[in-house]
Amino acid sequence: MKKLQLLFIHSDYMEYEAKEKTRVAEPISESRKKERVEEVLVVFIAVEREDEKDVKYMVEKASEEAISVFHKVGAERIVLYPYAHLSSELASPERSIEILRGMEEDLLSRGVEVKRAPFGWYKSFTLRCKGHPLSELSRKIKGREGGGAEAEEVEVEKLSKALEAEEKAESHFFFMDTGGEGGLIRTEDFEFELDKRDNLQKFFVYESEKRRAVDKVPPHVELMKRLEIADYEPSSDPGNLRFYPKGKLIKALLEEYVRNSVAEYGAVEVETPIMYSTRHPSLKDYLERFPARQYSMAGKGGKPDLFLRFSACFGQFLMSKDMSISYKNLPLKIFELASSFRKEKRGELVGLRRLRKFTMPDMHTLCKDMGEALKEFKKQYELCMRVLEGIGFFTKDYEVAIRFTREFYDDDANKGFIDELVRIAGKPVLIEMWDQRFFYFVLKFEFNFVDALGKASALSTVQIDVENAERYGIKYVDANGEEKSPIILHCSPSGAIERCMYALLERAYLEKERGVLPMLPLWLSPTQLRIIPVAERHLEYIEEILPVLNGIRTDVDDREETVSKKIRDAGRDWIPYVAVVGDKEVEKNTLSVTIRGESSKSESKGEQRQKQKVEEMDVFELKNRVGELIKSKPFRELPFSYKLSERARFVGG
RNA sequence: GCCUCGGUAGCUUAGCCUGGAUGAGCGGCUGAUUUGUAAUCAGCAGGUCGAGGGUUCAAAUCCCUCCCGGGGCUCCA
Repeated sequence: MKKLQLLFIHSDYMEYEAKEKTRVAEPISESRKKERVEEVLVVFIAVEREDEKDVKYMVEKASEEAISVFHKVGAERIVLYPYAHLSSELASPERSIEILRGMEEDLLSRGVEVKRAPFGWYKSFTLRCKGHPLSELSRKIKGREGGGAEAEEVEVEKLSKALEAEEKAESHFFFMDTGGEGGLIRTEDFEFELDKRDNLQKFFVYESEKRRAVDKVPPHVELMKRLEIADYEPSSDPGNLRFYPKGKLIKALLEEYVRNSVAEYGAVEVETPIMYSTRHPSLKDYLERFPARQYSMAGKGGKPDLFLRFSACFGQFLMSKDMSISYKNLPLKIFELASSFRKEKRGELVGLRRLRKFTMPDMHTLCKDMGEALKEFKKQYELCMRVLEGIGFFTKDYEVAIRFTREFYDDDANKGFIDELVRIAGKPVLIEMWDQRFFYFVLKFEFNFVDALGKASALSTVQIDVENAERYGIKYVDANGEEKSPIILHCSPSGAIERCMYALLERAYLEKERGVLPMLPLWLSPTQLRIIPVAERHLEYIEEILPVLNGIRTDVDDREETVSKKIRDAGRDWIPYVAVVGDKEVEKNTLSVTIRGESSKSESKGEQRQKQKVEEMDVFELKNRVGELIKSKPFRELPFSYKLSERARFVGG
């Protein structure tokens, strides 16, 4: 089978000059010996081994690849540069020249300006690489097995693409289902549920790339502004948002909820610094592996000296290293609600989904050995499910990914463990298996939310870390008095708080598309109950019943507007309970309560109205009903005046 | 970071292609209306047209640079 090695360098310019012939030199005219080409995509090429039948195919594929990179980086011309050093198994010179010439012709015929450096000459060259992230790329083109029939071409092409992707990632995707025996199901053998939107499929597509282009602002971005939750802050670094009172309230409630959940689970809460010295030896190691994403601050002499943490790992590891820990203390769980900073690339930032400053619940668990680590892993897997459920996400709302190294899965004892995780999920799961361990972990899972645009992002995650205890010198003393390195679990039970908010908003949008009235979970709704007086004279009655509703975020629309207008505004604010008070209610000592969660929306061209579920009840009944639904969740008072007339707007429209 | 699309009043936007005094709706303010389940009526105020530079007699409009946002690529400890 023939292969083609390609190395692309997007350059400001390239100059080359043919100096001396080798044995295999192609004859060339004097004018082709020396060239200078500007704004160029340089394609270094080595053709490997030999298969005469496949020349045409190889030329075509290689040209396609070159064209695709050419357009992607926006180069103006192409230089084809034979570069034998890319391979140790070169094809014959004849075949190589044939392919190079073929590519030259092919590219010319597609209207690209092409120069081909002479084959078989010793050449001098200079080029200046542009140095943007895509300016250096390499590709391998594989020939068809045996150079077979044309009919197979499509199939083969797909396969070679898949192979290529795998080679790059050095990992393999599978699915696993709940049906007992389970085992790994190859992705091509797996049947997605055909009904409804299959998020697992979307998630897999997202993970294995091939995304469709969407030219739409993500729904949650508009919602976060319109609902006065959060907004961009142009005067800060991108990805550092401002949160309005409603957003701050929701965020604070979520934080409190997650904090309570891990405390109940047995974690101790700590607080560690948000910035660290780049000179610390353990941190240095880490940083060198991931240099690009730090917010760093200049120290003496203008050199970066401090960096902002991108997770709570450092602080907690450094703390753990100084502790004295007995095996009796294990598993030891340390938790922090950590403001974290990652200088993500500009183009990766979106609304509340991906930020440069975000709030990460981060729990680390020190375990005495792998057995204990696995036991904890499973418990935390279940903890994560419970926490998400409390926030309002059920298994139908997220997709489970379990990832591990081949080595981990080769151990038969671990196979059953993975099966058990799938069984707990109760639905098919995406599996990724790495050929080697590239990071510090051998096993991790995430719960991924798939949004309205088909993009997936991780909420909860747990990872088993086999590397950092040693790196940071974290030790415990075992029953024999010997010092040992623990295994560390990293767990974020909910994922970033902002990301939970993003997911809640995106989900509400998706629900709306399905004809359901969008809303936030009751305990997170900034206003849980709005009371609307029909006329000013009803305000007195409202003031009388208000104290009963203590413990429920209740506000009163005392503005001089029509009842219709107030109802509409309450709807636009997604308020779960809206109570109207007029003469009738005052007389009967009741409230007419519209319950959003039980009302329905009617789509279509303005003709039909939504069906509102209105119930008449007295204030105690209402109080009990709402109170019952929120009693197990954190509560905060309204973050502004209960009278709408006194409230300032944070955003217009 | 690269490619690409966009930025006009607090918000949503018309005008831009084809250069010739920024127009509207919502919101705000004032007045009238005291209202029964998805927008009451009228009036008023509100704009260095993202910033800077250039072309032109003349720039929101054409060109360049930068900033901010969306999408794609890439990446995600």
